[in-house]
Amino acid sequence: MTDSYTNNALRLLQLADDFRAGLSGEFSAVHGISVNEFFLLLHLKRSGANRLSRVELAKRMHVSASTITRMAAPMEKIGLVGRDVDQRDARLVFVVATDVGQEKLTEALATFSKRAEYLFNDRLNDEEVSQFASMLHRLGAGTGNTLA
Amino acid sequence: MTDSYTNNALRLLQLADDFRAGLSGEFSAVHGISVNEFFLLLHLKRSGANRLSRVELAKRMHVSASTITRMAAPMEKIGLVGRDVDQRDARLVFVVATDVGQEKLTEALATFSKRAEYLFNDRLNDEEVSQFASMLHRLGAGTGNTLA
DNA sequence: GCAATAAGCTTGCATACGCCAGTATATTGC
DNA sequence: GCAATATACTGGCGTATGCAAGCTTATTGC
Repeated sequence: MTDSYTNNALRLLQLADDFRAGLSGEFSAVHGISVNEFFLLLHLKRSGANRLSRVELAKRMHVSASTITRMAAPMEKIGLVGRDVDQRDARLVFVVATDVGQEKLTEALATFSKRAEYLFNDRLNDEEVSQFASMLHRLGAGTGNTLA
Repeated sequence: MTDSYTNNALRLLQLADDFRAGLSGEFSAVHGISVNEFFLLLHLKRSGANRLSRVELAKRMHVSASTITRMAAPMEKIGLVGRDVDQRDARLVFVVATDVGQEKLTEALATFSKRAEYLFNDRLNDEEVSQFASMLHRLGAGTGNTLA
């Protein structure tokens, strides 16, 4: 039945929207950052060296390079990230997570996990959670996921 | 393991973003509408009478009422939707799908379904698709889904 | 070496959205 | 009935974002 696919896709989009909306409210109220700022910090952490060039960050976050430029500016101002120019290639400007930024990410990640737990716990049993992870993994194959 | 929840939530958000991004490109190129305009038309169709008041539409789409006002204006201009004032309550202004709008929705829905099929087919078998639907259904319980 | 091309970044402009104030209409309390 | 309150909608303002143009720095072809 083709409609199963369609309905699954519709539910997927709605579920993600709802989760993101809840997250957005709590992040801005409790941590003073936006969901996208959280993802920026998370991408930095998952990069290994806690730093990424702006274009690389843009690709991983599925936003334009100008958005990274504009997101980084206020985050630099409040000390969450720093700026680091490559010695070999002067065109590259890295966004680097500061200690404050890493601490902020840790706090925000706790909020994220709490909400994730609230979402899955009591709705899916352990085996289903594992199956769900497997399915999401396969569905996301080829999209270059660098976060999970 | 708490991280399973967290990873599932991260993958969920990324997958939805990717799907929406692909949809956005094809919708604007092929059908000349945005993803949100598609959802607006879909909500009208799923309402039963092909019409909804602006605040009801805002609630279902998780956007503000002013966004509906601003989305509806250009859609009226190109004939996708009409405007209908309630006789009992002059405050209510319904957004009504025109024939052209319904036809546009049908075309866009075909694109949506094609992409949904492309996403799920070959990645999940029939039983998994059904399990996935069941899980999404439970995960979305209580969020007032009016689409799928 | 130097011209041509490419890549990374930034900025101006246009669009989309939320919040909040303002307006119009309904409902409620008395 | 009328004042007070509530609801539906709209518009101004600020913010976030993409696109395209421009600037700077690398690389490539010769």
